[in-house]
Amino acid sequence: MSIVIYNTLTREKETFQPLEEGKVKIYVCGPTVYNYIHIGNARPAIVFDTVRRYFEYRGFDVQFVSNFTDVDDKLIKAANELGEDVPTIAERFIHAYHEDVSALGVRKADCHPRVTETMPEIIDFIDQLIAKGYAYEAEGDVYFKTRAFEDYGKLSHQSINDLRSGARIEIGEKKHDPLDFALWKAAKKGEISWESPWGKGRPGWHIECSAMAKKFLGDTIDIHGGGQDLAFPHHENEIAQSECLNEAPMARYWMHNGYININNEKMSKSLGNFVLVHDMIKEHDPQVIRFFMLAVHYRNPINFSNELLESAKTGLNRIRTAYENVKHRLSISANLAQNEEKWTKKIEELRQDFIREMDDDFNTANAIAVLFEAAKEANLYLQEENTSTTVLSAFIGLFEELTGVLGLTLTKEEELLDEEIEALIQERNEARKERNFARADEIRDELRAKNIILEDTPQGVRWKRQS
RNA sequence: GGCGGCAUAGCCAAGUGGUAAGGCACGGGUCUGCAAAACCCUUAUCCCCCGGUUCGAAUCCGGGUGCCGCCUCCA
Repeated sequence: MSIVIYNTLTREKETFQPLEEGKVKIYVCGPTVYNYIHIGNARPAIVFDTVRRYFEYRGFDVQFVSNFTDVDDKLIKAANELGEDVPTIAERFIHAYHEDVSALGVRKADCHPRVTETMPEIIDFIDQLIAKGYAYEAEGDVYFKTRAFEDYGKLSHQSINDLRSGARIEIGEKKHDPLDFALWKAAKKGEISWESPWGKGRPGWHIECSAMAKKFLGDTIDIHGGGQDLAFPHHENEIAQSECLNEAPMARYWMHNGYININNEKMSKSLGNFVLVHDMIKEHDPQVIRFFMLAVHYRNPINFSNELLESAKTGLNRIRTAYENVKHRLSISANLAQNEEKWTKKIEELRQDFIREMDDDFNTANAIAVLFEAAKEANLYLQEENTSTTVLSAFIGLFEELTGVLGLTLTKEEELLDEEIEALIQERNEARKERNFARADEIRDELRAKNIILEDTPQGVRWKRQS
């Protein structure tokens, strides 16, 4: 079996064929770091982190690159408003980005290039485009000749003549054609700038990704990802730049994740209807947020609300509880093997189901359904009087393996075992032996008030902290 | 005006030709001193509407309705 990916370029699911056997090169457009990220921005981070993890799980050597746009109009605007300089702001929000996203279980990319650190390559890229006749200078700006690239529109399936260029794009007087877009912008007075053959200025937005992908991954990469709203014009422009220069396809597979909506409308900074990850992880378990996002297929929109997050929390807890149940039994179980073969086989089936679902365009929604099934099977197994440590361990291994692929963790940081709690449980046990249930319940209520939940299992009392 | 997506139970959500996964919520039961956790059962005769193709469609085709997105910075 192999992995199938929905390719925006062809609008079809295609069997993944790596450029180089056993290797995957992935480039994902990262954030412009002028503010904290909102949960809509977090979606591609989570989605492509999961894609990366899955490729690794399937034995691929993954090269994962994701950039930071650390200089552009918005950063300059923010700098002016805050009275700080661009690098300071960029640095602050790059730091915040890593913090927010790592709380959500997103691993760092192999490489996080920044625009300001890729300046020579960007300038060289533009220079070569001019040399090849695909771009021209105009009073310190450099523009790409969109109509010179005959495949323009192939990603978003737009005909170049149908674009509402005149109507909505402000036609710069310097442009020869309204469809042309900026590769280099001349610096205005006092703006942060870099020296270039065309004078002081800074790169346009699209060129950075073309330059970085080329620099770190090569002329053609396997997968290029990002949010749906980047398909046009950002990715379309990247393709134009890169393919004109390199004369090779920029990426073989283009993946685009759907939006997070609020009240059925796209969450965006411009609409103002956003929730910052920074704030949200103070209120909610970040793992629940990740679980919530992965419970929907990555290409479909997610309507966000606190109610749905609560429901996701209950769901994730169900899986966590099953895992804890198995662990608890393992810690007290003697190895009385029974039906080992049957259960080992069952566990392997679950693993294969999971792989089958993930192979199908990373269907995490169905993969999570397999986790629920695993939870159910594990709980059923625990109803048997005698359990095998082999099977219990296999269940634990399965849970850890599969949730690991999704970037989910099942345990929270172990809090110190409170001797007072243990003592109270002891006292309650005594009370129960004496059938002094009033006192027993009192102790249980007391502990519950401190978020300690007691469970009287056939194998003894266990306690846990409420999540 | 161009391009695209979505519409499945109270809610969320898979499924794209073979007779409706899963989760949350609800109800009944088992277990328990009572709980907790767990398990079992129940919950859409049907997948926005109207036609068509087919032995057979939620799934394909045509038409319609509604919602959303891109075409401007945006994940």
